[in-house]
Amino acid sequence: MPRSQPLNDQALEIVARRFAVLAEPMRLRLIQALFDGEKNVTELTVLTGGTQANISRHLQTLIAAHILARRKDGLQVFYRISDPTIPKLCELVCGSLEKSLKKQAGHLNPSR
Amino acid sequence: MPRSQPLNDQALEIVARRFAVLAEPMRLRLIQALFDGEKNVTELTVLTGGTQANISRHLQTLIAAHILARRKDGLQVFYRISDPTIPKLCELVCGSLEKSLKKQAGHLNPSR
DNA sequence: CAAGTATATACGCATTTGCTCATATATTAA
DNA sequence: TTAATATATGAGCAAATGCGTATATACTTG
Repeated sequence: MPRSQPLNDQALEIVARRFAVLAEPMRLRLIQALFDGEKNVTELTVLTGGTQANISRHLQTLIAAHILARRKDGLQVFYRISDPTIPKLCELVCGSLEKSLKKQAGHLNPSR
Repeated sequence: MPRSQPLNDQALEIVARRFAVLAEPMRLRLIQALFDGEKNVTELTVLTGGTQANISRHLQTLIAAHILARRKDGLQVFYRISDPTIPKLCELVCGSLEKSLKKQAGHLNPSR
């Protein structure tokens, strides 16, 4: 979000949509599972502990958002992270999460 | 999101919730409006073109997420960005948005 | 205290979204 | 072609969420 000029309505909707796609624990789990390389739907279903239908749906959502890409090989479809900003984004949020947890711990156990 | 160990369920929910808070155009507009310093509710209501009730609600959401902080001065309440990762996050998403728009433009107007 | 201003909140409604179950669509193999 | 496997999708339901209207709360001033 550039500081110079505010985003117009359409751009804001696109940015908001992008955040919305990342706003589901199951989708974050899928992204996490793909950090170390591509996996097919069955593998992802097992890894995340979801139903096949639900995992497939979330994968379509991530594809539509251009966060993942797919490669078909016979019966199987392999998914991988296609947007390089995604890992950075996740790390940024995670870092701030860790910080606030530390701060909380500090408040629970003050120095005096 | 650290690559070493996957986040547990609770951490995933917290991260997802953080993204969800950023997944509303009106809240992004508020954040944008606060990039150049604190503003009170009336100012924000005028700048964003929302109703007072709605703006107030969104501000409470952003406060609960520790993205904004508030300062009361008499009748007025001033809000400001309190989480330093927010501008970085927005820039990251915006940058990727610009890139994909350029790519799209490129496809619409190929070199040959 | 009464009136006026700034902000927050309760309520109800409409929309969106995630989930499950069942089924459809490939693709491969017999 | 038939059966089996992997993935995608349609239908319906329940929960979450955003918004407007009206009202409540807090603070200031006369």
